[in-house]
Amino acid sequence: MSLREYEMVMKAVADPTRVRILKLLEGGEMCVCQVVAILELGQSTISRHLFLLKMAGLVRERQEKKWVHYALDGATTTPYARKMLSAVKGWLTDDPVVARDRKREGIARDIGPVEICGRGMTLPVRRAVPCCPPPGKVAAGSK
Amino acid sequence: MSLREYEMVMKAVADPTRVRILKLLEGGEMCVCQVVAILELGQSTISRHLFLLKMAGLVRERQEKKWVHYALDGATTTPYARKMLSAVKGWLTDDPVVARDRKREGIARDIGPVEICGRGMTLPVRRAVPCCPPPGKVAAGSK
DNA sequence: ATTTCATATCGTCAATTGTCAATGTGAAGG
DNA sequence: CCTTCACATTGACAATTGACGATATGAAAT
Repeated sequence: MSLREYEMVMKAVADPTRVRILKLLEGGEMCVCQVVAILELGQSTISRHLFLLKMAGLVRERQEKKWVHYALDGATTTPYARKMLSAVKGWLTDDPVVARDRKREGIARDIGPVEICGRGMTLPVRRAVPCCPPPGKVAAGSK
Repeated sequence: MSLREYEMVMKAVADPTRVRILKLLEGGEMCVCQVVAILELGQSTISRHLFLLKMAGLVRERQEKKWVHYALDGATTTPYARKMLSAVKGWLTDDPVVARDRKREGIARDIGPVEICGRGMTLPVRRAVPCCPPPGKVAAGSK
């Protein structure tokens, strides 16, 4: 209700990196290493952003084994956080950056935290052509 | 629709001074000198904030004689600006800073831009006791 | 207990931001 | 014309912010 609380929530959602994280979490909870792999930013950077989102009442954390999972806090007690969470949902759906993140999110969810951490918090490259095309014929169009 | 546009609007409304300006303009259009007098910030500071709000599609300006009047842009073409304008309306109503601004807004609207500019963009002080109390009795409690 | 490993925290740096004082601008009035 | 005056713009400065690398923490596995 206070200006200070308002400022905290609005500054949290105004940062492009943080709103990208929120858009990722719309697909369900996600561990830190997955976010790092998708956004391709330093682990400390992501950790800090998640901390600010948590302070603003936008996300919650849950520890499971060695991993910490973050999720949108649907039960937040911060009124502005609740309002902005539902507002941002449905926004930015056609932004190219968010679309790219969503593609990578699919990969990250498919292979899971264990594989991602094993790869040093990176995602396998998605190739334009299938990984191992049948030998003999090269891609058509080569002169 | 783009992340860049989103960022511009959200950063505009996330600043406490700028949201205070928006709350003032909810009471109707207002000239620059009135905003300066109410918020007690430098004229260049207010001018800059109004420029950023205009860039974000949140306010429009209208020149009349020597004065420039700003108002919430109800017909904005920026989707996020429209959404945030209606969202912020009704927010922060019980914040003490916003309440104080609203009091000063009343004074500023009463006396108008001409008087305010004549006073060097300041508001007359609102006294706790009537301006000219009946002589003889000093305020009670003095020893 | 010791090591490992996912995450958090800290220190540093460059970029951005909010503020003010000084100056520029352009319309209205003399 | 020349001034005046409301507002815009610019430059300087301090404070904040977002990024990274390095290091600390703490739970799990050995």
